[in-house]
Amino acid sequence: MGVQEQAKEARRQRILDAGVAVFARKGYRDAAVDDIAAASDTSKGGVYFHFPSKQAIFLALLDQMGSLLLRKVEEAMARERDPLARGDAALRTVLQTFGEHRALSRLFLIEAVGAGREFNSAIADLHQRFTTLIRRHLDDAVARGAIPPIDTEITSVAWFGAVNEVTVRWLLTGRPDRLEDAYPTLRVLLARSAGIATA
Amino acid sequence: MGVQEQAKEARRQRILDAGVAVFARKGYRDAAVDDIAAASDTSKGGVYFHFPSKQAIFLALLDQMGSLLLRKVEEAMARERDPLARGDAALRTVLQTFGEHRALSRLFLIEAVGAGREFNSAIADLHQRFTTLIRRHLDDAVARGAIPPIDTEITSVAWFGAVNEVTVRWLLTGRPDRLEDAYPTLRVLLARSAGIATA
Amino acid sequence: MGVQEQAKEARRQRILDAGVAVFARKGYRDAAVDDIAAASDTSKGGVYFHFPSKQAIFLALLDQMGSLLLRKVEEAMARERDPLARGDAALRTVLQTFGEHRALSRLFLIEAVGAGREFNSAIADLHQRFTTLIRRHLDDAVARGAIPPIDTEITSVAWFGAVNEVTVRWLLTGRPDRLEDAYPTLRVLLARSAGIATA
Amino acid sequence: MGVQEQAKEARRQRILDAGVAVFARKGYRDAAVDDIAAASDTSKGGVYFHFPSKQAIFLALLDQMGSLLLRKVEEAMARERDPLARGDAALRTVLQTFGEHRALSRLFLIEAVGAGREFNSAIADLHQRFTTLIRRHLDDAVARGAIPPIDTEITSVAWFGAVNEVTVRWLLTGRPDRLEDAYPTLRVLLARSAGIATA
DNA sequence: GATGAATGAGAGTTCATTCAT
DNA sequence: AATGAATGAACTCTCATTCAT
Repeated sequence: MGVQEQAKEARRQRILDAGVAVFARKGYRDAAVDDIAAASDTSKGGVYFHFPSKQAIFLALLDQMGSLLLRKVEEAMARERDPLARGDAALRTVLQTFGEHRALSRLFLIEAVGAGREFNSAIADLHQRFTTLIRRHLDDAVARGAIPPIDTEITSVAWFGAVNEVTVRWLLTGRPDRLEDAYPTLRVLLARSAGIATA
Repeated sequence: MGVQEQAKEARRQRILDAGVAVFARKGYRDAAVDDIAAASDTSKGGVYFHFPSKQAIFLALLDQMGSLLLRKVEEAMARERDPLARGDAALRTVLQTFGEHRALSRLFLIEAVGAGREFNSAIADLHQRFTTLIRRHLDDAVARGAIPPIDTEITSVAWFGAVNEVTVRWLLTGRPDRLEDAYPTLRVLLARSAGIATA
Repeated sequence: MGVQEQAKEARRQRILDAGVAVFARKGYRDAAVDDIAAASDTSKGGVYFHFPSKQAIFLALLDQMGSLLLRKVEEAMARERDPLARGDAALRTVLQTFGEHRALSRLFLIEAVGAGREFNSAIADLHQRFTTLIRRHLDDAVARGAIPPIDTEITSVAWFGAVNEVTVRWLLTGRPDRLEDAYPTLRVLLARSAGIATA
Repeated sequence: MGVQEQAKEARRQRILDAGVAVFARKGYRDAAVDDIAAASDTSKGGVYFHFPSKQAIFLALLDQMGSLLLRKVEEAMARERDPLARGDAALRTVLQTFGEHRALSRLFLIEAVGAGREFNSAIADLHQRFTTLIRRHLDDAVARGAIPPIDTEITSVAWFGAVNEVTVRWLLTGRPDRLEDAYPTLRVLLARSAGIATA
């Protein structure tokens, strides 16, 4: 990548970063392309040079941020060997990341949902990426005999929903004070639901 | 109530009904007041005679539908005596109701969330009404010794989220075919998470 | 006039009274027929029973109030014999009346002017009624030899304008404190302009 | 100023010019932004790019036109040395300018007044700019002993009103045929009112 | 005569997108 | 590559007027 392309890539990223901030602050619909342009120190034309539409920015954001979070979770899981510990690591990582990045959480869990019909399949994909991760983990645990057989398809969705809602509530009401405070309870809850006896 | 007032009330309700349909189909932002007027066989001015703003229609809808669902659930629970059976009844009612009223589900679980900052507190309220119901039920079960002590605050939110997400997935991807098909798995999942041994 | 017609007339007058207040407060355009209905303790339909349109209310008001003021001025003038004293009486009456009835002044001198093209001829008439009064008085004074010959057409308009503007300024800026405080200066000004030596 | 900025400025001015025409023809309230856009060969969005609101256009117009007229008058006065001649020059300039620019006169003296509460302070300012000019001139004349002491505050307002009303009448009734025909009479009137003996 | 629900034509304003420079 | 002026479709909300009751 030449210095030229690096600069181009840098500006693209600056626009995405501005997007996170602006979309999280104003919501998808109320965010104006002008806002993003201003926040990324570019012009409206500049934004449209790098992205074909406002929608594309949001979609790119969803994709990039989703991948980032997913990678983070996978790395955390890879550091553990025991299935139970892996699940704990995943949960902790998600709560930590969301807890530290309010804007990102908002984008993912609130703004994305109601952004409009056009995003429905993107949201479905995003959610699926996470549920699939959970599901594979559960399948693996079942295969290893760590947990009893279970409908992993529904279970993974329910788990995702549980964490999701706790985070949404934190975003909307500010409770619990620190999102990570929900970790101990959630941990037990999920484990038990999978049939793991917890002390 | 005179025949005049009845007619007035009827039209108001027709507007609300149209609102459910239109908001569910197009989403809050993309729904035009003109659409609602047309769908309720009224004029734009007519809509504004009954509601001060588009936002007010949505809010009224959230409130009315929320109360309706809540009442339905409470009635179903009242028919049972055993805490476990009560929980089952509640879960079944919710899945059935959402399963039978796609538009309503969409409104509640998708459109409402991302409708915009202005609705955040309304959503928080709505979610809270349901989580509070769950929580009271859990508190009761704990008090009766039906389940071991537990953080009912977080648990109720997680339960709500689990059901929520299963429904959202059904709305977005069409799986499972019938929402109620998720009942057996969810039932076991929630029961276990509360520490109830299931066969 | 039967008791029935009296009641009808009374309501009509109540609507006009409300009109003065509402038009003066909000201006012609921003005043809603609903406002007038509310202020006159009637319904919208009631207003339309008595007047064919919003415009008609305003026009009726202009006519009625104009006649009232004109009559007041003529009565005050009739009480004096000397041309100079008559002029003084007229000026004093106008300043007093406007000074005591802010709403009426506003209506006449501000709202009426920019109410819209439709009112142009009505305004022209209104202004003419006053200038004609002044002019006849001036013509009389000239005929009597009380003042030297003069172009009474333009002079009457200028006099009207002078008083008008002093009042408008009072309405817009609150100066002078009491409108009647302008009387001594205006009196001398007008008298001198007509060629009357003042001490 | 680059060619780009020149074009921008040109369009801005074209919008203002269109504003004078449209506001004068239809009045402030009945003038649609679309009308101004069409008259300035722009789009509605174009108008809003240059001005934040319809109100802002009107205000800009009031300011610009007011300054223009004021400058014209001041230049005409500067060409004379004698206080009396200066006053004459000012009066002549005003009558000439208004007489030649019907639209501008209408805007200033009719539409501006009743445009709505929001403009009251702007109108007050506008009127004040002119009365202050007159007043300074009168104060100067008094200081020089050209005219006897006088309440220049009220006098300046009255003078302004006199000229104002003569112009308004010309606009509304078409009399006198040419506005400047009022000059000789007004000249004598104002001079006399200030205590200047005229032949 | 009175009421107030209903109508519907507009109005101002916003903003994603385009494109000449 | 970048800029920002220009476009125009859309939208929410207002309100004079009508008319069934």
